[in-house]
Amino acid sequence: MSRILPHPTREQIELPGVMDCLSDPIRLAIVYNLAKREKEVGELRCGDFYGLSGKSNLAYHFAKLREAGLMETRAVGTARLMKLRREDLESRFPGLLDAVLASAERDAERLQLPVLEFTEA
Amino acid sequence: MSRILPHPTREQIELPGVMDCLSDPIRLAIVYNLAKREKEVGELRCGDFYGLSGKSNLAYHFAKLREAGLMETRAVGTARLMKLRREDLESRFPGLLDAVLASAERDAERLQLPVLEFTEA
DNA sequence: CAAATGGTTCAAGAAATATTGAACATTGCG
DNA sequence: CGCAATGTTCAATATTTCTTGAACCATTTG
Repeated sequence: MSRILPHPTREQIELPGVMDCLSDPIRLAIVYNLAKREKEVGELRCGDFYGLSGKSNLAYHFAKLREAGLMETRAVGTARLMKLRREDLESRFPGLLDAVLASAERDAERLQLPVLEFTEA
Repeated sequence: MSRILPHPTREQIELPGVMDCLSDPIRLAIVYNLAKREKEVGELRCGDFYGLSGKSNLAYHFAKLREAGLMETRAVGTARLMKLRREDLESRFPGLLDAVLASAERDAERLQLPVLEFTEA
């Protein structure tokens, strides 16, 4: 399971791909939770998101997020640790992620954005 | 042709709908051009966008943009004049539209964002 | 080595979106 | 009124995206 997971370089990150990722409720919830726990834990594992959907469906969304350049995934043992590519996103699209996250936070209830519980690493 | 075109109120504008609109190349091009000519002409007509796609396809995208709250459409004679709902968007999602437009401008070539020619009102 | 853990991949089906062309509606004009 | 101009709507199709479950793979653990 340690096949190389393809990540775009910073320069390869495209606006439409990012916007598309953030327009899907499940992916927005993933990014939202990733951002929310960013300072504390930094990275999260796939299993932390099982509240959102089934395993294989999540794998699909993770791949989209990774391929669009929103997050970075690294394999550690049997797990995968994921984190937001904040700096890359900020560099390519200044202010965009923050604006989206702030709006998401404000509308969290309305958007039914779940705040997940995370296992301690 | 003057049936009432439904517009959401400011409060009804939802983040996913807006993001989804901006993730489509045609709709992004529409918004981009709308923003670009905003100061000069303010409003644009459907026909100004015929370079992007066919009439009926554009009508479909216009409806999406309108229903998502990105633009306002008013009927004037046989034409429709459209403009960005800048203030409403800024109020609901501060900084979002500007961040998207700035990134789109920077990547205009790469995204092949066409700058259309507009008929004088 | 065998089994458990944590995820990915694949194929299939469901559902949502986008695109097209033809028909229709409204307004403006001679 | 009759016709042109400007868009919309509808139905059909094409395309894309999402979702699910089963099979699979790699890593750790006993």
